[in-house]
Formats: sequence, structure tokens, C-alpha cells
Amino acid sequence: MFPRLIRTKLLFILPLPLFLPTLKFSSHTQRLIHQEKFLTKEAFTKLLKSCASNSFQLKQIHGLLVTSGLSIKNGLITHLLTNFIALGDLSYARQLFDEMHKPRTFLWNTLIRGYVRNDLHNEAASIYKQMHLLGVRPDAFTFPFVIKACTELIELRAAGSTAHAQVVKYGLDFVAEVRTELMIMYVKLGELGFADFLFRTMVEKDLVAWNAFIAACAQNGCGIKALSLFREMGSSGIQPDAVTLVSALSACGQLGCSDIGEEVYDIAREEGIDCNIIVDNARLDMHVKCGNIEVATKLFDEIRHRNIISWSTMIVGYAINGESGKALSLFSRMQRDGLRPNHVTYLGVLSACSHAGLVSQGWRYFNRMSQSNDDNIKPRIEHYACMVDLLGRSGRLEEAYNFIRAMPIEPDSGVWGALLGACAKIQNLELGQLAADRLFELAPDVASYHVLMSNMYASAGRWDFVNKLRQRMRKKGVRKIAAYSSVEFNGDFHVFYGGDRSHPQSEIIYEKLDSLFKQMKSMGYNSKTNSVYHDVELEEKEVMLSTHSEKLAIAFALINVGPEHPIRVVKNLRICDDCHTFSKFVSKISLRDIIMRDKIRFHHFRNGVCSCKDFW
DNA sequence: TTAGGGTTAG
Repeated sequence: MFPRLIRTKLLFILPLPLFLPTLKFSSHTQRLIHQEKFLTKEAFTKLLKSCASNSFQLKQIHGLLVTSGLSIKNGLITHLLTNFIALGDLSYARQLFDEMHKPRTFLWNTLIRGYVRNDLHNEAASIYKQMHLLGVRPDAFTFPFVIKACTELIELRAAGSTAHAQVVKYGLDFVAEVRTELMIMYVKLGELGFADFLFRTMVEKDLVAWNAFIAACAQNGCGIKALSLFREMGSSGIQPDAVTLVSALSACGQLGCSDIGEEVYDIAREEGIDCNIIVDNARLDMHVKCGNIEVATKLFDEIRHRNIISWSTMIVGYAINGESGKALSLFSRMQRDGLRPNHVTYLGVLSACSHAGLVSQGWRYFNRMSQSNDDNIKPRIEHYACMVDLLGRSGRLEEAYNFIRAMPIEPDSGVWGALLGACAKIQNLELGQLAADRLFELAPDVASYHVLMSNMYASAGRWDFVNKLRQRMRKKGVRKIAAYSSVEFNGDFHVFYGGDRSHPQSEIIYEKLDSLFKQMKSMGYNSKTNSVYHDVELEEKEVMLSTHSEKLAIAFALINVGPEHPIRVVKNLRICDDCHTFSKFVSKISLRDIIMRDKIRFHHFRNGVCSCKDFW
């Protein structure tokens, strides 16, 4: 009707009363509007600013702009769009974006960032792809978030490499922000060497780059690397901050080295970042993960401004250290103190029940959650998995299976995995097979499900099925995770694999093992060969068992660690029956406490008894 | 008008 330029101008001279009847604004906003005679660009900006937190009002403004039949400048839409992104309403932002004529790179960046910040990584990647197809040139602001999106999703791995190639093509690979994200991506892909190369060749390694690398290592199972970087940072003269210390503490928790963890906390004191609730929680969690439950209890009582994370950490701490009663009474104390549990707290409570086989109490907590009106603590899929674990491991496999069938949400691999784990413990081949069938569909690449099922067949002597399953794994390229145990001694980590002879002290370690076995056998020890899942003769089975990684680690610690310290072993998988018995005997023979952390809980061995009461 | 790093469970 009008040439575009004129129409645009018209918008700004539309008298305000025309707008007012349909808009329901606060009195403050209305005053603001009345003060302006016409809706000038400044007035419009002001109007948007005053509605920035109100999605409804923003939508009304957009609606008015559209129904006024006037063309809208990109600038105005940009304002609206950034507001919607800030409010997390990505679908509305996307609608606005699609209405725009040739949006500039800045807007593409804004949208990608919005998607990533709201965990919509696929959408972020597809926007980038579209940008690429349309020939819009990305800039240094585009890539940090594109790479982050690729890092977060396994499906986007290939896209990550493409993005890296693009970064190089546009000459942006020396931009600190871009390179930091690339580094994180490669750590997550398990390419630590390449991540390290990117870090070494960074022009200026600032605090954020150090932190990103240390945190990425700590979060992706490279605790030793994280700690060595932390030490290197200290000697390079860069002052650590709370983020650095939290990552270092988390690495210590993973590695089970609380002495080093306390040295890290000393630095927090020097830097004046102790009494920071996040750092204090990280320290608490570190002691929990090292099995120092008394130290953790004391620290917990000393933390002044405890938050829900402190309480959850402590509840879980009791649960995994075999003190379920304390976990549950702490939960009651928390509620008496007027704190509301969140979904993690409930996971801790349910896992406390699960570790001790407290079925009726578990049901009570689960029902309490289900009846809660608060959306935040309605049971999620993880809570269902916890219940299946509790029921199944307590021997109520049928009940667990019926529970799964009655679930209001679709069971995922976590839920079926819990059932399979329980079936393996109780030796229920039939139900195990059923769970495994579901798991091979839902999570075909996960080695541990194949291994669990294969072990069950082996225990039942069904070697035909074992071989079939192994073939299937080979075909799919699913590789079993090798079991290892590690012991920290004098700041170094000694890692042992089954049958390992690579340690410099191997000879005396094996001698020590021999003499231990002799003593144990005289006390009535018989090896539990049902933990060896290979079709070999009994004698050979005994040999394989006798060199399990945890046994080597314990022998190493007995030789090296002073008698005033307990023996601490960290294992990456679950402990087997025979090693559990072995550890009980050793704790009795050697009069040493053995604190062993397996994949999901602690075993504190003292004088021939384990804190798990042989239920795990 | 835009950018990179953090704690709690299984």
C-alpha cells in the first residue's frame, strides 16, 4: 500500500491511544506510555525495556506491530527477539527470527547462544547449518556456542570436527574463547593429547582457559591429569579462583586422595576463598568420596550456611558408606530444620534404602514423593530406577518387574539396567534376558550390559550363549571396560589391572599375595570361582581370581603404606565376591582397615567384617 | 547490541 520507507515511518507517528485499549500493562508502564505523545523509537525501546520480563506483554506488542499492517524494521524485531531469548521462550524467538529479512550474523549468534543456554543443542546445530547453507559468514562469536552444542551431544560428534575445520578456515583458531571450547570438546571425545596440544599452543593462557581444561579433565575421568594441571598452574603464577579449587577438589574425590584434597583446601584458605559454600560443599563431597565419613560429618556440622547441596551430599555420603540409618535420620533433621528436599535429596534417600535393602521404608519415601503436589519433587525416571534397584537387589524381582510395567513414564536404559543388575545378583536368567533384550535396543553400545548378561550365562554354564554374545560385541565394536584398582601413595597413583606385572614392585607384590593366600587358606578361605566368567578349568579359574586388580592393589598398599594409615583402594567397577571375601580376611590377618570404593559404594573392612554387611 | 570455566545421584 505504501512504499516501505513511508510505512516504517508511520509506525513511529501512530498516536499512542490506539495501542492502549488492548494492552494490559502495569500502572508504571501505562504512565510511561502516557508521557509519550507518539510512539517514537526511543519510546518503543523504553516500552520494551519495561516489559522485558513479561512474555505475555511482549507478545502483545509483537501482535500489535503485525496487525497494524505496518512493516517492521529489523532493529525493532531484534529488540523483541533478544528479549524472548532472555526469557527462554526460544520457539517464539525462532518465529520472529524466521519473519526477518536477512538477519545479520549477530542475530544468528544470539539465537544459537539462546538454544545452547537452554540445552537445545540439536536446534543450535541446525541453525548453524542453515547459516552455513545461506552463506552467512560466521564470526568469532558464533563458534564458542556451536562447539559447545557439539560437545554436549554424542550425535553431533561429526559436526564438531566440521566446526573445527570451519574455525580454521575462517582463521579463528587462535581466539581464546573459541579455542577453550575446542579444548573441552576434545577432552570429552577422549582425545586428551590433542586437547593438551591446543592448550600448549594457546597464545595467552588466562584463568578461564586453565579452569576450563582442569574442569573438563576432572569431569571426564581424567583426575590425574586435572591434578597435574592444577600443580602446573600453581607454578606458572596464575592465581586460582573458586572454580579452579572446586575442580581440583572434585578430581581428588574421584581419585580418592583426601590428603591432596586438604592441600588444595589449604590454598583456598590462603586465597580467602574458604567459607565459600560451593568450595565447602566440594570439600565435603571430596571427603565423602574418599570414605572419610567421620571427617565429612564434622565438616558438615561446621559449615555455616549449609544449603540443599550440603545436605544432599551428606545424605548420599552416609548412604554410600553403609550408614543408611544416619542418612535417613539426617533427612528427617533437614526437614525439621525447615529445608525442602529436591529430587537429588530424594535420590540419596532412596539409594540409602537400596544399599541396605530397606524395602518398606523405600516404598514410604517413594509414595511420599508421588503424593507431593510440588512439581520439583515428583518422581523422575531416576527415582523409578532407584526403586527397581531397591526391589530387585532385595530379591523381589517380580515386584520390580511389575513396578516397571506399571510406570507412568516410558522406562529407559537406567531402569532396565537396574533390573538387569538385580537379576545378575539374584541369578535370574529368564528375567535378565528380558531386560537385556530391551537394553540392547535402547543402549546397544553400552559394554556393561553385555558383560552383565554374558556373566549370567557363564555362571549358568551356558557357554554357547556367552560366545554368541561375545561375537555380537565384536561385531558391534562394543569393548569391555578393563577393571582396574588404584592406590595413592606419596602423591603418586599406582594403578593395577588384573594379572598386571608391569609395576616395578611386581615381584614382592606377588610374593605378598602368595603368603596372604597361605594364611587365609589355613583359616578356611576357599576361592569363590563363580566370579570367573571364562570357560576354563577350576585351577586356572583360581589363578585368574588370585590376580584381580584389587588384590594386587591391597598387596601393594600392605607393603608400602604405613600401618598408621588405612589402606585405600579405588576400583572402577564393582567388587567381585571373591575379592570381597579376600579383603575381609586380609583386614583380619593384617589388623589393617581397608577402605575400598567400588563403582557405586564403599566397603569398609575391619577385623574380618565389612560395613556393607555383605549386601551390595 | 554478542563470547569461553564451577558443586550435589546413579
